[in-house]
Amino acid sequence: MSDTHTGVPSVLTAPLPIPVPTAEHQACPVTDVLRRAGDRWSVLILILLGKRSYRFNELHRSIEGISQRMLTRTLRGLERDGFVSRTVHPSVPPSVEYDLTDLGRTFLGPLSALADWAVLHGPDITTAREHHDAHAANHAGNGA
Amino acid sequence: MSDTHTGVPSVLTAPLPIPVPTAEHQACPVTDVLRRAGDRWSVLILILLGKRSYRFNELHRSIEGISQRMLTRTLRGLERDGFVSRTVHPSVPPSVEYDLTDLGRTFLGPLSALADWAVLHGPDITTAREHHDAHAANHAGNGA
DNA sequence: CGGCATCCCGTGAGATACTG
DNA sequence: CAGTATCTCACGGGATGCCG
Repeated sequence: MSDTHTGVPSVLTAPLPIPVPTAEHQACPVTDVLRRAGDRWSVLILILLGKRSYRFNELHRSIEGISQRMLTRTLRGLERDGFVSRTVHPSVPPSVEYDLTDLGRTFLGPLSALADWAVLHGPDITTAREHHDAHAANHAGNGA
Repeated sequence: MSDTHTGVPSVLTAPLPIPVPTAEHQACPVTDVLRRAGDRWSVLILILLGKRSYRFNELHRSIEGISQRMLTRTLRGLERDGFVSRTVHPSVPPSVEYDLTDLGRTFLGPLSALADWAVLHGPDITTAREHHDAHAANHAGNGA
């Protein structure tokens, strides 16, 4: 326990190795990955592919709520960043298989940590939110 | 080591405790938290507040690239969800102090895990990206 | 100092239709 | 089956200006 409360050593708790990307776009890998995880579908897809291989329409049906446009775009993004691999089987009709790469697999670790935290503290957030909203309503609606 | 490669037990590796939010909005706490972490400024602010208390304009200057609009909005969001606390000192001129709550502090743990992963594998992603883009350029630019 | 209101633009993301 | 293309809307997020 040197400079933090949790005792967890990390790039985040270092003096300030992340210079807080002063410029327009971030070249910061952390922000980069965070955005990835933050987008609506990537994580869902990674979770499914973590279990087994999927074909395009199989993913489409499994997620159900995603448009094929977003499925394609998200898969392309994940493929580009090396999280998933795309294998085309030249059959008729064509079939395309998506898998997690090794990189994608290692990503499930830290992702799980965050997911577990979310599940554990989700109620706390909900409570805080209701609490806050209640106060806000008081301050806005009426002082009586 | 039952159903996963990493051996990391998690809600993500369970049979499928997250029913993949079929509906429009997600009530899923995981997605919720992920979005939080994914937005551009929240994490930066949490990191700074993890070190010490900050006043509004102090944060504004420290991040520098953020508009006061977004700073306000992000702080309100974090406050609403119970990550940060806002303390008004009724002085003239007024001063407002922002701190991390206990909840916010515990969040730094899993966040660090993800940040460390990002720093560690950032190069891999960059490489994969360049590799992918190079191929894409070949396939698009010319067939000759 | 610490905000909130307004305007404005770029992108995220869904719906739909068409192709190889 | 596995996509691509277009249209559209909603939201994130920056700039500016005003108020307590």
